[in-house]
Amino acid sequence: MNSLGYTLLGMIARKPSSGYELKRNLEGFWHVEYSQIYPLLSKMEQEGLTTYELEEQSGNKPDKKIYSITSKGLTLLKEWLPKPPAPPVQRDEFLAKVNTMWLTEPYTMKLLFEERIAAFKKQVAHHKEELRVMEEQFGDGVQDLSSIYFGRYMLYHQRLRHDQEEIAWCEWVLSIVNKQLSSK
Amino acid sequence: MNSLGYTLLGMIARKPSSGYELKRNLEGFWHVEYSQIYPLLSKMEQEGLTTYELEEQSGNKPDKKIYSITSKGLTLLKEWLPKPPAPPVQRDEFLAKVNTMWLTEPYTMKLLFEERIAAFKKQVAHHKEELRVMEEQFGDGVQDLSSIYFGRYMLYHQRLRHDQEEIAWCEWVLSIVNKQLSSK
DNA sequence: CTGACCATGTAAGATGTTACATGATTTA
DNA sequence: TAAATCATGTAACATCTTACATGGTCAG
Repeated sequence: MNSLGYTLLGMIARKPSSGYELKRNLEGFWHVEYSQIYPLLSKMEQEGLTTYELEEQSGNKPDKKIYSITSKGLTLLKEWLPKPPAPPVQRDEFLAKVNTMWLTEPYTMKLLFEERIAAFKKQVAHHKEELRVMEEQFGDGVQDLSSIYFGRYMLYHQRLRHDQEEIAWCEWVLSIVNKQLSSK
Repeated sequence: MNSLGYTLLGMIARKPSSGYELKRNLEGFWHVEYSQIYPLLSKMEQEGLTTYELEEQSGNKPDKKIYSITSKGLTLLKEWLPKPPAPPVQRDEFLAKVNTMWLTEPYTMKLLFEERIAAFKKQVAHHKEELRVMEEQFGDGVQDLSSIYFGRYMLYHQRLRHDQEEIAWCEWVLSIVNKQLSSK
């Protein structure tokens, strides 16, 4: 089993969900495509880590498969938790462009930075919304160590801080660029 | 060509380098293995984007291949720069564990957070060292938009800020955990 | 009336990791 | 004396992305 498998298993453990839902709830902290989720879910089901119930859909949509964790899955998940996590993977094409920015016009880079800021502002809004939803649903309970949503709550705080930091950095770079352009 | 190819090309454009060197200079912002670098470098060379010169090594080390960019490579690189970058990829197993932390002992999570802090402190030191080296080599010039190292300098500032933010977040979570554990 | 949302999935291809091979020199 | 550094590479495997298929409902 790989990290994604455990990640999905962890979300299923908290709340039985469909593949579609899982992807939505991963948004903001783990990027994944459906074509990766669905085969993995069915593999985990075959290995007895989960079971599913079909939920009929209106219209011609395929039935939802609502996966739940089994005791075997839960055991595996608990074994995984204390193990030292793999180092974070980061690949960000924007940073590669920043690294090479001397080859292009300052104006081109300014545009890229501005688009970056806009994209991160959207993410900040998304994270705030996630936090708001959790606060609304669970009240001050989310901030309780014993809450099953405590981890998720902390996680979105992390995303929020990082994305705000990214915006601040972009604005800092832009201010340097602007200062030097105007003093020429 | 993919993002990694352009990333390598950008570094080669600034300074002719070997695969080994490239990996070292990517550290901190783009994780890659040699087994990915070497085939890609030779592919780019075959496509005429780079050329290389052999540099003899002492001992029984294989000769260094010092790659330089060609005008064809430079043209391609300049076309890539203004295009909207692919969204950043992030997959961080630690975050997946945080998300599932309700399934484990607070003590287990405390350990994971403490190890996380230690790992990020090392990275902070690495970034500061990178920044120091650039400042030493180029003086105030690195902070000049016209410097070919300006982008790299900004990049390491970004890494520094993010890693410091991560440490601050971890400490914040730990403080909440400790508060609730002691008040029980 | 165009695109986003809902919902699952397969197939092909691109990308990334791990294991292996070589082996002297330096650092802890 | 064990491990890290230097230096390039191949092979096998795992993971991830893109393109395709289906098709009704809802919002702008």
